[in-house]
Amino acid sequence: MHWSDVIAQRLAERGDEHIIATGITPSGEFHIGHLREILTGDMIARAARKAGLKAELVFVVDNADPLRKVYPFLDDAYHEFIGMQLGSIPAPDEHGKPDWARFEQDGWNYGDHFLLPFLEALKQIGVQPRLIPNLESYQNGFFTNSAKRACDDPEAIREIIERVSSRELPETWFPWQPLNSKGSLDGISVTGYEFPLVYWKDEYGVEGQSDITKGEGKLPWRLDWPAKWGFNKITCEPFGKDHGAAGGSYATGVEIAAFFGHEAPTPLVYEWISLRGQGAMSSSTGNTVGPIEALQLVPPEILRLLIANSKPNKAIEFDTGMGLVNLADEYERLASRDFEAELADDSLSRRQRVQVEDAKVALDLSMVDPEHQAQSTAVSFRHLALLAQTKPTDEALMGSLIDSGTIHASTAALEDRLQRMRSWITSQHFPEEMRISILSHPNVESMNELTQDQRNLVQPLAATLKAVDWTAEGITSAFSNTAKELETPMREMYRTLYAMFMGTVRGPRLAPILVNCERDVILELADACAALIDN
RNA sequence: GGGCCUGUAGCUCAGUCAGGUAGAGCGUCGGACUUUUAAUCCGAUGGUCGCGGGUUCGAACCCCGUCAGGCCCGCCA
Repeated sequence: MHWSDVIAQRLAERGDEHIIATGITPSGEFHIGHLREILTGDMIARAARKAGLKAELVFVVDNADPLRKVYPFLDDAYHEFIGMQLGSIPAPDEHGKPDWARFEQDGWNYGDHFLLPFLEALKQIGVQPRLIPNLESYQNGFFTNSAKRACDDPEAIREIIERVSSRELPETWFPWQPLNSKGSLDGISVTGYEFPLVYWKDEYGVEGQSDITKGEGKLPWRLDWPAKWGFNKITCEPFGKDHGAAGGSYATGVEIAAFFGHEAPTPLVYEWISLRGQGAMSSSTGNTVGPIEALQLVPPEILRLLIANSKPNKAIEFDTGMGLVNLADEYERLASRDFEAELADDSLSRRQRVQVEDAKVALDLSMVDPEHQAQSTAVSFRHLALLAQTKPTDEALMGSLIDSGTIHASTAALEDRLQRMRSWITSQHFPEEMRISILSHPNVESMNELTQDQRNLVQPLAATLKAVDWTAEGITSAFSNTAKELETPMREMYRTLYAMFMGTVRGPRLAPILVNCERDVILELADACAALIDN
């Protein structure tokens, strides 16, 4: 059974209506790693609906969390905002400086700044969750009940956290973090409490009070999380392995939620995504690939497949090079399979059957629109990558595909893919081994590897090339006529051509590529190769 | 110190929950298509299932131990 269906089954045992939560702190650029959180949630919701349950996906925006430090992409001016809540400080402008104008005019804040592009990407990917901005939840008093219970009995909370996480809390610990005289959550000590007010003194010696019903502060993370499970009625939540470890915030959350008077959501712990060869993704170090950036390279279905096809507890190494090619081709293969026919085969073993079923579910989950059936574009990514490099215009490329009988007519899906392919090819992510490059100087090593028969082709070919029209047909005729004259098989001719022009043993069809190159440059290269043979 | 995850073919991983003769894709090699879109099609190659014990008629799978890698027990998806 597919992992999403396993969770759906668990949810079915729990009840008929579900709210599946995801939550992210908008402290910096969103990246592919965050996509796993939200896509995992989305796929659980779809699986639950498939199982006949009512399911809604929500996205808790943790904009009540404080700015922890001045990240590399921020101006030093952000020093004054450390400890302040992301939803109440100005967003950085293009230079990383606080954009006061927009903040004061229309309340454009730090959290919004990073959230919006992510939501845009999510839309393209087919995920449109209900947003729950956490800061507003505090300000609207939704946290009041839980905050009151915690503040009324801090020792009970302390006991749970210390026992479950086996860490000691400082004497001064209090289950509410008030905002200080400068609006920061840092460097403050609680001096007293009488509902709804928490009394405090900050590091500047200023004293004040914080009303827990109005969001003049927040619950520490380990309480904040279980509290919002309650008033948001969360029944299921996928979260990263960092929260899932024994003694982690989910473990304490389960008991704290019970203390608050509600049940913890059904958990699903997922592994992190790292960038191939560069370790974990992190917004703060800038080691990221953003969802928008990824969408410029591949269609959304393929990003969805990455998540759908990996079990949550499996670490994913995101590879924007060959890994992406393989992933995309995997998608094409899946899309062209006939699962109904495969499943109708009675001779399948239990394992084989499971494999086919899971592949089908993974493909279904990859659809941006859950109502749509996957359709194969009939052209593999690998193949398209070649064509896109050899055909300068889309018309030429489609024409060539139609001529070869690969497709009957151009489709929107294919054109969309081609557009992304072209942007991928020009990006830094495109793998070198896929890049077609014509040599500028002869590759001596390759030339030396040629057999005598092959070497004999070089000079006649260089001469013939000069005489033909510089068209694909003309160049092709130069190849075949030269081979015919010397009574050499075409196979040998191609081997020679690739050595001369690309320094390789094999390659893509050469004539269409050469015709797009400068005639004189190619002739010069051919002559240089011929000169090499001479010596 | 305590805990979690991972370890299966050259590579990426299924298969472990319900024990029953080791799977897929990619790669590699060979063949076909006889002017090749590194295309497509066909075939072959390939694994002491990290290691050692135990349970069992039977273990990649269950149990115990052990090694290696990653991670968590402030914050982080």
